[in-house]
Amino acid sequence: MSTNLKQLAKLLGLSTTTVSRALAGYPDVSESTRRRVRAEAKAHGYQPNPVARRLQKGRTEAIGIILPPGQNYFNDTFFTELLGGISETLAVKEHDLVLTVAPDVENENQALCRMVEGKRVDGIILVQSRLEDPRIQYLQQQQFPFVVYGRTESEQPYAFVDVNGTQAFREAGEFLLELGHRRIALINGPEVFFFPKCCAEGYHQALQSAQIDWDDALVFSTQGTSPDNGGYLHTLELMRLPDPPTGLLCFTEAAPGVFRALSQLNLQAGQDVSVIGYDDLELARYSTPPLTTLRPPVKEIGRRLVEILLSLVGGARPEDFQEIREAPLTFRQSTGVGPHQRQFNLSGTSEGFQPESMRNSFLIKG
Amino acid sequence: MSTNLKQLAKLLGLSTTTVSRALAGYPDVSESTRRRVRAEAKAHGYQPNPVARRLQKGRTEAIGIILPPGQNYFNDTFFTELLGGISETLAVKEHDLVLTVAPDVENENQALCRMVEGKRVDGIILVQSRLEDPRIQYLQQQQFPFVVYGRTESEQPYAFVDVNGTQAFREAGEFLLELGHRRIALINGPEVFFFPKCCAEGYHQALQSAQIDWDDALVFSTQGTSPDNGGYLHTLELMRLPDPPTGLLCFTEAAPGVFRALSQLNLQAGQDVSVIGYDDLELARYSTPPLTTLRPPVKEIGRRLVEILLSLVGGARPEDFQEIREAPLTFRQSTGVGPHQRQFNLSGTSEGFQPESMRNSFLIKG
DNA sequence: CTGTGACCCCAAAACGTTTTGGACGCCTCA
DNA sequence: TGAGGCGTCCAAAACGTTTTGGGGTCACAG
Repeated sequence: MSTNLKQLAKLLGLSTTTVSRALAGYPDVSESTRRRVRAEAKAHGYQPNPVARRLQKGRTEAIGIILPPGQNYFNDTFFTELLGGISETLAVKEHDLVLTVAPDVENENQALCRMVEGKRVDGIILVQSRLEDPRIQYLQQQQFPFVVYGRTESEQPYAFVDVNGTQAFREAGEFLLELGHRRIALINGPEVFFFPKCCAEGYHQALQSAQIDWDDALVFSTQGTSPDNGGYLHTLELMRLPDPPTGLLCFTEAAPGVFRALSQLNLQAGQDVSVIGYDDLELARYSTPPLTTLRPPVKEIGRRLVEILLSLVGGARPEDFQEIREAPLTFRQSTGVGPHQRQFNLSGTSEGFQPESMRNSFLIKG
Repeated sequence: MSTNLKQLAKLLGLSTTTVSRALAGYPDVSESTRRRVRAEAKAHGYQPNPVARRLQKGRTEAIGIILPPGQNYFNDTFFTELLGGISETLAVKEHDLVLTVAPDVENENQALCRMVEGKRVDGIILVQSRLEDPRIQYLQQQQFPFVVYGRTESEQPYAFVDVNGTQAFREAGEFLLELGHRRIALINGPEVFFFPKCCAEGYHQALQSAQIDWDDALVFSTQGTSPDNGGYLHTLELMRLPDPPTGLLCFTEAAPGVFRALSQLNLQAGQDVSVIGYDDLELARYSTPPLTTLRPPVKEIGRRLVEILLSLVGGARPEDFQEIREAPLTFRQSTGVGPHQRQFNLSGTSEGFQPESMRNSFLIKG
């Protein structure tokens, strides 16, 4: 239909070689003819056929991503944010993103096979890593380039970008402690995944730093129900305790349920109970009250995943790309002073109290 | 790396032509050699290189989908559900799904151009249609195959699959009326999109059938904030009215906010106020109380979008594919009898009351 | 006058498949 | 015996690009 290289060459009275090399910027074509070629190409809206280029180059110029089936611990904006970072970066590099949804957990390797053994992509981005992840073993054994968003328990030398969940939840916990909270609960994500495990670890570290013992009654995991409903039910349960928590760390997506439970009990988030969430980007900013959250740089991570993966496709070694990002606290109105607060150096902005120890954190306007 | 056609042919002592045609099932190769070829191919795990095939066939064997940037009215499970339907069907047809996230509203056509004029896909699936949609005009003018999930106001002959939002919200409204509710509010989606407009229309029709006038005080749209927070704030506002609603129709994702507001006011969803939502698949099933919802057959729609698009790529006429699906009511516990209920023929299952008029609807267990 | 680069350009091969347009042998029927 | 048909197979072209491996021209130094 539209012009191809041969036609363009004929129109210009040049060989296809020269036209191709002119457009690709090789130095062995004179500046004047290059200009001429560029002009003609633009005039005819010429774009090289990507399929032909791929065949010649022996690359698909595409990378794959496989979405876990059914319910996942992504929320809407988190997910579009990640895909956005990936997509934007790929566009710059003139690559495509091929997406597949795994039909179910048993057959998720089937989707992987199709991409890998069907030679449909040059590399793969894996998300939602589990403690032991068979997908990683498979890709390593196939020697297929891949990068993981998240880590696993086995310390194999594969490339990954992950959020420092341990530090994030430790900081969040310490923040609550500094605010004067002593009874702090955790509503965690499903612990088949690696990330929630880190979060629990960070929570534990924070408690230890204040010589508070781990109390099983204060720790829940949203499993078997939706995060929202898990947040709701566990909060109700927590508040019925003889010695209920005054601080609450909760995982992705659980926050609305937590807020609902608190409302029902006539408790004010930010007053009676301090709540800190994890990501929930849009949700957090617009909730009532706006939610203090740990905010991983999701879009940036998406960008980085692509960069790493393309390096791997180019032959780089996976062990050189193991990166960990911080998820700083963003202070909003769902956190406030607790019963054990001693120092009264509250700076008192509408964005809440910010202890000095929070170096990694920054303030976001409503 | 892995075997290609030429090697396989040499191994078999046959020409590449014959091997290719044997595997493709042409009748001009004997059954015995076909078996031999199949066996050898399987033994070596031969899979034709898709890029080479695409070049020869002149098709990319891929279709594109462009996600609207930033916040959208999809929720997580809705979205994975749709992509799941699309992805599964494409896998069967040996095609790929190329996904792009539009960077922002201004440049969303840029992503479209890249796919269309860059010849990266054979056809495109459009989602989140607006009242007037420039993307549709562009694709029509480019004569590029596409199918839309949703409709627009301009009645051009393009292919689409949409949910009958008018009928759905009319049925939901009539259901509330039959339950004895007279003050019924609507918390609608943003009306730049076409679908919420249909929903408002259906809501209106239901009211008319009971000779109830449209009351502006009872109609809101979640715009400028998150659906969740919109649901929350508007519900608070509604319940402060001198004559507050006892029934509430709400759009995708607003339900958790609605529930939160009700909790805060010590009102029980399903008792004091009846709430009906739209889709919110996982959320609805697991919420407390479980939410009565209108459930569009999302996965099925994804499947159908692919089938239609591939037909169009094959040369079919767009005007032959304009399909509308029903979103039947699924009865759960967030709806109950209202103040004007007269007949007491409640069947009284735990899934709530189901009027006889609801033909399109069905019951889902917990 | 010849050799040596520098500069600009090109024909042909290659990527791995499918499709085109036969070729060959065998059988059947006139 | 020759024509035609059928069943099997294949060589070569094609898809549209990039890469390989030069080739020609001109200026300048030896």
